Amino acid sequence: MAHCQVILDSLRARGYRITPQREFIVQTIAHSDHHLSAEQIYAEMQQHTQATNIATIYRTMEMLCEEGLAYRTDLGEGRTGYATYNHGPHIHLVCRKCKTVIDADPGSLDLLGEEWIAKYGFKGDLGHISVFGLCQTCQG
Amino acid sequence: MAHCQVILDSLRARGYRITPQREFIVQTIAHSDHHLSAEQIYAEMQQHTQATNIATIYRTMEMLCEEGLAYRTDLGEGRTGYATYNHGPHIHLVCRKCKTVIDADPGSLDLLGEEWIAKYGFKGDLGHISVFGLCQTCQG
DNA sequence: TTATCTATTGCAATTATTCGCAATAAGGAA
DNA sequence: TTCCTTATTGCGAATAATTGCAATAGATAA
Repeated sequence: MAHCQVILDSLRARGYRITPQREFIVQTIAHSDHHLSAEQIYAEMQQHTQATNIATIYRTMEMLCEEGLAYRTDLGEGRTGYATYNHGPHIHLVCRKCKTVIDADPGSLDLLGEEWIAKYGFKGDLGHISVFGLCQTCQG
Repeated sequence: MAHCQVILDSLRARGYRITPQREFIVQTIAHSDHHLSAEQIYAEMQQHTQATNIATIYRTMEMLCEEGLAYRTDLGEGRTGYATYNHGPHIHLVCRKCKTVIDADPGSLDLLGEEWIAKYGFKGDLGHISVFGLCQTCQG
Protein backbone atom coordinates (compact mmCIF):
# COMPACT_ATOMS: atom_id res chain seq x y z
CA MET A 1 0.00 0.00 0.00
CA ALA A 2 1.13 3.50 -0.71
CA HIS A 3 2.88 5.23 2.13
CA CYS A 4 0.32 8.00 2.41
CA GLN A 5 -2.55 5.52 2.49
CA VAL A 6 -0.94 3.77 5.42
CA ILE A 7 -0.81 7.05 7.29
CA LEU A 8 -4.39 7.97 6.47
CA ASP A 9 -5.70 4.57 7.53
CA SER A 10 -3.68 4.82 10.66
CA LEU A 11 -5.30 8.16 11.44
CA ARG A 12 -8.77 6.83 10.74
CA ALA A 13 -8.11 3.88 13.03
CA ARG A 14 -7.15 6.29 15.78
CA GLY A 15 -10.42 8.13 15.46
CA TYR A 16 -9.27 11.11 13.42
CA ARG A 17 -11.47 12.31 10.61
CA ILE A 18 -10.03 12.28 7.14
CA THR A 19 -10.69 15.60 5.48
CA PRO A 20 -9.58 16.61 1.99
CA GLN A 21 -7.14 19.02 3.62
CA ARG A 22 -5.51 16.31 5.70
CA GLU A 23 -5.41 13.99 2.75
CA PHE A 24 -3.60 16.56 0.68
CA ILE A 25 -1.14 17.45 3.41
CA VAL A 26 -0.27 13.84 4.08
CA GLN A 27 0.17 13.15 0.38
CA THR A 28 2.42 16.14 -0.01
CA ILE A 29 4.82 15.31 2.79
CA ALA A 30 4.69 11.59 2.12
CA HIS A 31 5.75 12.04 -1.47
CA SER A 32 8.47 14.52 -0.73
CA ASP A 33 11.94 13.19 -0.19
CA HIS A 34 13.03 16.17 1.83
CA HIS A 35 11.80 18.38 4.62
CA LEU A 36 9.10 20.89 3.83
CA SER A 37 8.19 24.06 5.63
CA ALA A 38 4.58 24.85 6.49
CA GLU A 39 4.71 27.61 3.92
CA GLN A 40 5.89 25.22 1.21
CA ILE A 41 3.11 22.76 1.93
CA TYR A 42 0.66 25.64 1.87
CA ALA A 43 1.91 26.90 -1.49
CA GLU A 44 1.73 23.41 -2.95
CA MET A 45 -1.81 23.05 -1.71
CA GLN A 46 -2.97 26.40 -3.05
CA GLN A 47 -2.14 25.30 -6.58
CA HIS A 48 -4.76 22.58 -6.31
CA THR A 49 -7.57 23.94 -4.19
CA GLN A 50 -9.02 27.02 -2.57
CA ALA A 51 -9.91 25.18 0.60
CA THR A 52 -6.73 25.86 2.49
CA ASN A 53 -5.46 27.84 5.35
CA ILE A 54 -2.01 28.04 6.83
CA ALA A 55 -3.40 27.42 10.31
CA THR A 56 -4.73 24.08 9.15
CA ILE A 57 -1.27 23.10 7.96
CA TYR A 58 0.25 23.91 11.31
CA ARG A 59 -2.48 22.11 13.21
CA THR A 60 -2.31 19.05 11.02
CA MET A 61 1.46 18.85 11.26
CA GLU A 62 1.30 19.24 15.02
CA MET A 63 -1.19 16.38 15.14
CA LEU A 64 0.88 14.15 12.86
CA CYS A 65 3.94 14.78 15.00
CA GLU A 66 2.07 13.92 18.17
CA GLU A 67 0.99 10.68 16.57
CA GLY A 68 4.52 9.95 15.50
CA LEU A 69 3.55 9.94 11.82
CA ALA A 70 5.65 12.96 10.95
CA TYR A 71 8.67 14.73 12.29
CA ARG A 72 9.42 18.31 12.95
CA THR A 73 12.90 19.74 12.87
CA ASP A 74 14.08 23.08 14.12
CA LEU A 75 17.02 24.07 11.97
CA GLY A 76 17.56 27.51 13.49
CA GLU A 77 16.98 30.84 11.77
CA GLY A 78 13.28 30.29 12.10
CA ARG A 79 13.44 27.36 9.74
CA THR A 80 11.12 24.57 10.75
CA GLY A 81 10.83 21.55 8.53
CA TYR A 82 8.43 18.63 8.43
CA ALA A 83 8.81 15.16 6.94
CA THR A 84 7.26 11.72 7.21
CA TYR A 85 9.00 8.57 8.23
CA ASN A 86 9.18 7.79 4.53
CA HIS A 87 12.19 10.03 4.61
CA GLY A 88 13.96 7.03 6.13
CA PRO A 89 15.61 6.69 9.53
CA HIS A 90 18.58 8.96 9.92
CA ILE A 91 20.12 11.61 12.08
CA HIS A 92 20.40 15.28 11.14
CA LEU A 93 23.79 16.69 11.91
CA VAL A 94 23.13 20.43 11.81
CA CYS A 95 26.06 22.83 11.74
CA ARG A 96 25.31 25.63 14.16
CA LYS A 97 27.52 27.96 12.15
CA CYS A 98 26.75 27.50 8.47
CA LYS A 99 23.46 25.61 9.05
CA THR A 100 24.43 22.83 6.68
CA VAL A 101 22.58 19.59 7.36
CA ILE A 102 24.26 16.21 6.99
CA ASP A 103 21.98 13.19 6.91
CA ALA A 104 23.87 10.68 8.97
CA ASP A 105 23.52 6.97 9.36
CA PRO A 106 21.58 6.04 12.52
CA GLY A 107 24.60 3.90 13.41
CA SER A 108 24.70 2.55 16.92
CA LEU A 109 21.77 4.59 18.12
CA ASP A 110 19.66 1.52 18.81
CA LEU A 111 21.71 0.77 21.87
CA LEU A 112 20.98 4.16 23.33
CA GLY A 113 17.32 3.74 22.52
CA GLU A 114 17.15 0.54 24.53
CA GLU A 115 18.97 2.21 27.37
CA TRP A 116 16.28 4.89 27.53
CA ILE A 117 13.49 2.34 27.51
CA ALA A 118 15.10 0.40 30.33
CA LYS A 119 15.97 3.44 32.44
CA TYR A 120 13.07 5.80 31.84
CA GLY A 121 10.43 3.80 29.98
CA PHE A 122 10.85 6.36 27.20
CA LYS A 123 10.41 5.15 23.63
CA GLY A 124 12.37 7.52 21.43
CA ASP A 125 11.78 8.17 17.76
CA LEU A 126 15.26 7.13 16.79
CA GLY A 127 14.57 7.57 13.12
CA HIS A 128 14.60 11.31 13.30
CA ILE A 129 16.97 13.10 15.59
CA SER A 130 18.75 16.41 15.16
CA VAL A 131 22.14 17.03 16.62
CA PHE A 132 23.75 20.44 16.54
CA GLY A 133 27.47 20.93 16.27
CA LEU A 134 30.20 22.06 13.91
CA CYS A 135 30.84 20.68 10.46
CA GLN A 136 34.38 20.07 9.24
CA THR A 137 34.69 23.40 7.42
CA CYS A 138 33.42 25.49 10.33
CA GLN A 139 35.77 23.90 12.82
CA GLY A 140 38.69 25.98 11.59
CA MET B 1 36.14 31.66 37.62
CA ALA B 2 32.43 32.18 37.51
CA HIS B 3 30.70 30.45 34.68
CA CYS B 4 29.38 33.64 33.13
CA GLN B 5 32.82 35.25 33.21
CA VAL B 6 34.23 32.32 31.27
CA ILE B 7 31.61 32.86 28.62
CA LEU B 8 32.16 36.61 28.44
CA ASP B 9 35.93 36.21 28.19
CA SER B 10 35.43 33.62 25.53
CA LEU B 11 33.30 36.04 23.55
CA ARG B 12 35.83 38.84 23.92
CA ALA B 13 38.58 36.53 22.76
CA ARG B 14 36.58 35.74 19.66
CA GLY B 15 36.26 39.41 18.82
CA TYR B 16 32.77 40.08 20.07
CA ARG B 17 32.08 43.30 21.94
CA ILE B 18 30.84 42.99 25.46
CA THR B 19 27.85 45.24 25.93
CA PRO B 20 25.84 45.63 29.14
CA GLN B 21 22.98 43.86 27.38
CA ARG B 22 25.09 40.84 26.54
CA GLU B 23 26.55 40.78 29.99
CA PHE B 24 23.12 40.69 31.55
CA ILE B 25 21.80 38.04 29.18
CA VAL B 26 24.77 35.78 29.76
CA GLN B 27 24.50 36.21 33.51
CA THR B 28 20.84 35.40 33.45
CA ILE B 29 21.07 32.17 31.52
CA ALA B 30 24.30 31.12 33.17
CA HIS B 31 22.78 31.37 36.62
CA SER B 32 19.58 29.63 35.73
CA ASP B 33 19.42 25.92 36.26
CA HIS B 34 16.68 25.43 33.71
CA HIS B 35 15.78 26.53 30.22
CA LEU B 36 14.53 30.06 29.73
CA SER B 37 12.43 31.47 26.94
CA ALA B 38 13.38 34.71 25.20
CA GLU B 39 10.39 36.33 26.89
CA GLN B 40 11.54 35.20 30.32
CA ILE B 41 15.02 36.58 29.81
CA TYR B 42 13.49 39.82 28.58
CA ALA B 43 11.22 40.12 31.62
CA GLU B 44 14.12 39.46 33.96
CA MET B 45 16.16 42.13 32.20
CA GLN B 46 13.42 44.73 32.31
CA GLN B 47 13.38 44.62 36.08
CA HIS B 48 16.94 45.89 36.10
CA THR B 49 17.31 48.26 33.20
CA GLN B 50 15.50 50.19 30.52
CA ALA B 51 18.10 49.39 27.91
CA THR B 52 16.51 46.29 26.56
CA ASN B 53 14.77 45.03 23.53
CA ILE B 54 13.40 41.61 22.75
CA ALA B 55 15.17 41.59 19.39
CA THR B 56 18.48 41.92 21.18
CA ILE B 57 17.69 38.86 23.26
CA TYR B 58 16.96 36.82 20.16
CA ARG B 59 20.06 38.07 18.39
CA THR B 60 22.32 37.44 21.36
CA MET B 61 20.95 33.97 21.92
CA GLU B 62 21.39 33.16 18.25
CA MET B 63 24.99 34.30 18.46
CA LEU B 64 25.68 32.31 21.64
CA CYS B 65 24.21 29.21 20.02
CA GLU B 66 26.38 29.64 16.96
CA GLU B 67 29.40 29.90 19.19
CA GLY B 68 28.36 26.80 21.08
CA LEU B 69 28.06 28.73 24.34
CA ALA B 70 24.33 28.21 24.67
CA TYR B 71 21.75 25.78 23.46
CA ARG B 72 18.37 26.20 21.97
CA THR B 73 15.65 23.64 22.29
CA ASP B 74 12.44 23.42 20.37
CA LEU B 75 9.92 21.70 22.60
CA GLY B 76 6.93 22.07 20.28
CA GLU B 77 3.87 24.23 20.89
CA GLY B 78 5.93 27.28 20.13
CA ARG B 79 8.05 26.72 23.20
CA THR B 80 11.68 27.52 22.57
CA GLY B 81 14.09 27.40 25.46
CA TYR B 82 17.67 28.50 25.92
CA ALA B 83 20.32 27.36 28.37
CA THR B 84 24.08 27.40 28.82
CA TYR B 85 26.34 24.43 29.12
CA ASN B 86 26.25 25.04 32.85
CA HIS B 87 23.03 23.16 32.71
CA GLY B 88 25.23 20.09 32.43
CA PRO B 89 25.52 17.53 29.68
CA HIS B 90 22.34 15.59 29.23
CA ILE B 91 19.75 14.52 26.74
CA HIS B 92 16.21 15.85 26.61
CA LEU B 93 13.70 13.10 26.13
CA VAL B 94 10.62 15.02 25.03
CA CYS B 95 7.25 13.28 24.96
CA ARG B 96 5.54 14.26 21.74
CA LYS B 97 2.16 13.70 23.37
CA CYS B 98 2.19 15.26 26.83
CA LYS B 99 5.34 17.37 26.20
CA THR B 100 6.97 16.20 29.40
CA VAL B 101 10.75 16.51 29.33
CA ILE B 102 13.00 13.92 30.97
CA ASP B 103 16.61 14.93 31.49
CA ALA B 104 18.46 11.75 30.65
CA ASP B 105 21.98 10.64 31.28
CA PRO B 106 24.20 11.11 28.21
CA GLY B 107 25.03 7.42 28.58
CA SER B 108 26.83 5.83 25.67
CA LEU B 109 26.46 8.83 23.40
CA ASP B 110 30.21 9.41 23.25
CA LEU B 111 30.59 6.40 20.98
CA LEU B 112 28.16 7.87 18.49
CA GLY B 113 29.92 11.19 18.68
CA GLU B 114 33.20 9.64 17.68
CA GLU B 115 31.50 7.79 14.88
CA TRP B 116 30.28 11.10 13.46
CA ILE B 117 33.70 12.68 13.68
CA ALA B 118 35.28 9.74 11.89
CA LYS B 119 32.64 9.46 9.20
CA TYR B 120 31.63 13.04 8.52
CA GLY B 121 34.13 15.20 10.35
CA PHE B 122 31.17 16.54 12.32
CA LYS B 123 31.75 17.52 15.94
CA GLY B 124 28.41 17.26 17.68
CA ASP B 125 27.37 19.09 20.85
CA LEU B 126 26.66 15.90 22.69
CA GLY B 127 25.85 17.72 25.88
CA HIS B 128 22.55 18.99 24.65
CA ILE B 129 20.41 16.84 22.43
CA SER B 130 16.65 16.55 22.21
CA VAL B 131 14.98 13.31 21.30
CA PHE B 132 11.26 13.12 20.69
CA GLY B 133 9.23 10.05 21.52
CA LEU B 134 6.65 8.71 23.92
CA CYS B 135 6.94 8.64 27.68
CA GLN B 136 5.79 5.62 29.64
CA THR B 137 2.36 7.04 30.47
CA CYS B 138 1.57 8.08 26.91
CA GLN B 139 2.48 4.70 25.46
CA GLY B 140 -0.81 3.20 26.57
C1' DT C 1 -30.17 7.96 2.81
C1' DT C 2 -30.86 11.23 6.51
C1' DA C 3 -30.11 13.09 10.97
C1' DT C 4 -26.95 13.83 14.74
C1' DC C 5 -22.82 14.66 17.10
C1' DT C 6 -18.71 16.93 17.44
C1' DA C 7 -14.03 17.06 15.27
C1' DT C 8 -12.11 20.12 12.05
C1' DT C 9 -11.78 24.22 9.27
C1' DG C 10 -11.36 29.18 8.09
C1' DC C 11 -10.92 33.54 9.61
C1' DA C 12 -9.23 37.09 12.43
C1' DA C 13 -6.62 38.28 16.29
C1' DT C 14 -2.51 37.26 19.04
C1' DT C 15 1.91 36.01 19.98
C1' DA C 16 6.69 34.69 18.59
C1' DT C 17 10.62 35.55 15.81
C1' DT C 18 13.29 37.86 12.37
C1' DC C 19 14.90 41.77 9.50
C1' DG C 20 16.36 46.60 7.75
C1' DC C 21 18.31 50.67 8.96
C1' DA C 22 19.78 54.76 11.38
C1' DA C 23 21.77 55.94 15.89
C1' DT C 24 24.86 54.50 19.45
C1' DA C 25 28.78 52.92 21.83
C1' DA C 26 32.74 49.20 22.53
C1' DG C 27 37.49 48.57 21.78
C1' DG C 28 41.77 49.65 19.62
C1' DA C 29 45.00 53.31 17.95
C1' DA C 30 47.00 57.72 18.52
C1' DT D 1 42.20 60.63 27.21
C1' DT D 2 40.27 61.43 22.59
C1' DC D 3 39.25 59.88 18.09
C1' DC D 4 37.87 56.40 14.77
C1' DT D 5 36.00 52.32 13.01
C1' DT D 6 32.31 49.39 12.78
C1' DA D 7 29.81 45.94 15.66
C1' DT D 8 25.66 46.25 18.18
C1' DT D 9 21.38 48.18 19.68
C1' DG D 10 16.62 49.88 19.41
C1' DC D 11 12.87 50.69 16.83
C1' DG D 12 9.38 49.67 13.65
C1' DA D 13 7.93 46.72 10.14
C1' DA D 14 7.70 42.09 8.21
C1' DT D 15 7.22 37.34 8.71
C1' DA D 16 6.25 32.97 11.19
C1' DA D 17 3.52 30.33 14.29
C1' DT D 18 -0.35 29.81 17.40
C1' DT D 19 -5.01 30.39 19.31
C1' DG D 20 -10.28 31.32 20.01
C1' DC D 21 -14.51 30.82 18.12
C1' DA D 22 -18.37 30.36 15.04
C1' DA D 23 -19.43 27.82 10.83
C1' DT D 24 -18.80 23.53 8.35
C1' DA D 25 -18.66 18.85 7.25
C1' DG D 26 -16.81 13.75 8.42
C1' DA D 27 -18.41 9.48 10.47
C1' DT D 28 -21.62 6.67 12.80
C1' DA D 29 -26.23 5.12 13.80
C1' DA D 30 -30.93 4.88 12.54
